[in-house]
Amino acid sequence: MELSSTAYVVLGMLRENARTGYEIKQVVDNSTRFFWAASYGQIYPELKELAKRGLVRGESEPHGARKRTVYRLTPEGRDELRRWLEREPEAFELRDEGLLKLFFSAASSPSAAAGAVAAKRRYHEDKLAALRAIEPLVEGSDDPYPHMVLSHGIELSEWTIEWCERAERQLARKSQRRAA
Amino acid sequence: MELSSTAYVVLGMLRENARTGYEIKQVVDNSTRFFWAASYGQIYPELKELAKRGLVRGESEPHGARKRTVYRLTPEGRDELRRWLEREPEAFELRDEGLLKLFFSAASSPSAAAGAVAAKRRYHEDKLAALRAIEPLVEGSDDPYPHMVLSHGIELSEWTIEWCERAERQLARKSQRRAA
DNA sequence: GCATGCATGTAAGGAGTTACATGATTCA
DNA sequence: TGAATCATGTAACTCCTTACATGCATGC
Repeated sequence: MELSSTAYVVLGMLRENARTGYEIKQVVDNSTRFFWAASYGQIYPELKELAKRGLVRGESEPHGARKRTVYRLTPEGRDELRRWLEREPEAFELRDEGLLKLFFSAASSPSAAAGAVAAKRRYHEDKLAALRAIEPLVEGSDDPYPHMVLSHGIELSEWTIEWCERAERQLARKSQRRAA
Repeated sequence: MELSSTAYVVLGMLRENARTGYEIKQVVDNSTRFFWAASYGQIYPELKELAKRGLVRGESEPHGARKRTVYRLTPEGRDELRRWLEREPEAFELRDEGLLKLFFSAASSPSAAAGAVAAKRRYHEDKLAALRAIEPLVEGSDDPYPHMVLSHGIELSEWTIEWCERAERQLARKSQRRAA
């Protein structure tokens, strides 16, 4: 039986520190969510499944009367993570409703095309701000890889915003020519 | 009841020409699949659902003894498509297993990090070639939007390949420093 | 005659989101 | 004392992919 990519997100988040399911979700939301999200509805069942397979081990560490289970990698879990890291990545998926709307824009008006591009630009401006807010959290870490990935996200957002600006200018020229 | 984004892909693909489900799938595979894929398992049931709602109309146009149903937009379907085009796009999702592996690379070896980036570069090189092969199909069309979207895909692939090359050089320097 | 392409569908299952439910702790 | 945060979980649902099944048409 194979593990899902989300199982590896969970294993990966335990590579350095032991964490609760709740903490895993927090870390995901401040890091991988931009290219690989995960919800509680995945994380908690996945932790149980990984424990059943012996890839993680959970220990009860309550805070007062509040129940709390901290998970850590077993040696088998660490091996499984390592083997996955050495395999070729496969999944790459993109779903971009803004591009879809731009693609079909001829069925509406030029302003719909411009609106789709402007909304895409705003979306990536917000994303860029969110990514920049994260940067202090990873700078100067021993582990250089999260920062490399964050830089990818930042530069990609910047590129995308520039593309949208170019596209907006192009659409404006087009409607000028039509008006002339 | 709301329509799914995939329903709008189907409506959009009928904006100019009447098509069979099979043809819709071909067109999707040569255009939107790079940012919005669709399978037969979605397209055929979706066409029936849209027909039930009166947004498309199917007519039997057999080729010889081979059954064949050609769908076209109804006026209501065209309105629905138009209203959707004028709403703000919402969905933007990315799932990139290569970035996930790079992110966790510290749990393996520097060569795993380099391998993840190299695989990502190769993936986008292939994608770029596929997109360039499509370009002749949309150039010189009356409708400028598909070509704008295709250019986005091409330029994004080019940018991504360059990012991977930069990252590969950076990783190589890093391992040189370690060796020294 | 056979391979490829045209054409239509369904069934099963995986993956993921959202909403809901519950309750303790901490801090203002 | 009340809001925010910590913490764990499930149920229902949507969306989508994959595999399978069927059969005609066309061109080599």
